[in-house]
Amino acid sequence: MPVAEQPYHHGSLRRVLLARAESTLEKDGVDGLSLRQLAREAGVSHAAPSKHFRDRQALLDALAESGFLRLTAALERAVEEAEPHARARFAALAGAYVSFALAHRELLALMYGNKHAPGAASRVVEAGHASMDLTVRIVTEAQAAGDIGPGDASRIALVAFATFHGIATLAAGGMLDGAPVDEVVTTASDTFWRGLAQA
Amino acid sequence: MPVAEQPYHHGSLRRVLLARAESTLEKDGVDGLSLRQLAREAGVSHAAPSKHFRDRQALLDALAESGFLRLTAALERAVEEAEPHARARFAALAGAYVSFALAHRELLALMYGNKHAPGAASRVVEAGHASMDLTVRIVTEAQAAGDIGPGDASRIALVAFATFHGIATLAAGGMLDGAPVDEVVTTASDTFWRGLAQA
DNA sequence: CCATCTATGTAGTCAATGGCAACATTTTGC
DNA sequence: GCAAAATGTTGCCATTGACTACATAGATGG
Repeated sequence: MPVAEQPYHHGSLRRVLLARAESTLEKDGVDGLSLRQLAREAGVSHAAPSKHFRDRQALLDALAESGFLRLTAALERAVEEAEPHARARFAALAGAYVSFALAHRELLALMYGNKHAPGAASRVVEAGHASMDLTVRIVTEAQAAGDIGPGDASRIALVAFATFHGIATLAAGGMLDGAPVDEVVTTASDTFWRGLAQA
Repeated sequence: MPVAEQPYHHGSLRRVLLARAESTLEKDGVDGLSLRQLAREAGVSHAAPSKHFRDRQALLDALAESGFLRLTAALERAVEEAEPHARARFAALAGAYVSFALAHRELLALMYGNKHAPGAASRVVEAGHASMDLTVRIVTEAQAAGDIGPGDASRIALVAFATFHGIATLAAGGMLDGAPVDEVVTTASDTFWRGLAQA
């Protein structure tokens, strides 16, 4: 009797499912994601995924949460690599956000899609806040340095964050009407910052 | 023999399907939309909808297009009812956009979801441009009146539009962290306008 | 006025899917 | 060691979108 070619237990099914799911998501969209297809690709039975994800939505929620974690990481990296001025960091943040969004369009739609399961919703929202907190930090620093006027930092950051997100969404939907994304981002960043500086 | 209770031809199936689809969409989300269920509700056979919509995606595309048309109408109404100053109109536009978005969350996601069929995509994008054109008009008027500085009006309008959309998305996703939507919209509108005035 | 062509609707079928239940095999922890 | 929990499998079912063949109504034009 040869050794079992496939051990009864996969060993890292959850991880593999999430990974394949993410690549399929970007390739075929959220509608192209099938638990059974993922199971086939992972070489397990069609019901195996249910041991790791209560249902399809739970998988999507997990993807969304992971997406926010990675977005936060990407934003942090961009900020660290930028010139150490609030203004430059702010622009870097905007660029990184839009860049991430365009590289993970479907994932982003999932992250902001307000159809998470009751329990998962809070986890996803919380993960999203982590991304936002980074923006708050930069705004606070800019205020401390006197680069921009006073005002509720979290409110300001929220609006900035929303602006980045809006541009990313429009860009992803091909509604930029031919305008280069970078230029739009720059326009937004410049205008907004001017408005803040004068507050 | 009594008269046919149900005439063989429905008479306005397409219209009814779209209407029911829209209400179901907001109630159960896009995943809760089933062609067969719609057919049942309309009292026709399960294959009848296919005579009006090539496939499920075609129905979603039609909904998205109709959504942009109605969004445009809502924005136009808001602008007309606002005080006849560019500043007030701009704020009214922002408010109306977010208001529409919150009242039609699922529809909005559909409108900006970049998974329209090849043929329908252009129609949807075109419908979206109509909404944006309104913003361009207001920006142009403001520039003519000297309220804000010069600059590519369509670029500026694009950024403004994106900002409104971003706030709406965050609000719909419950990521406003308790901040009242109106206040966030006001902050955005004020800051952005200040930035423009100083350009 | 009627023949026919087209639009619209019906019935039947198929494969894929998500979800559930019953059962099997490891792994863990006491 | 052994019981219990985790993890995986098989079988099943209802629903769904899509397709084909067919039925009926309405429009068009000779």
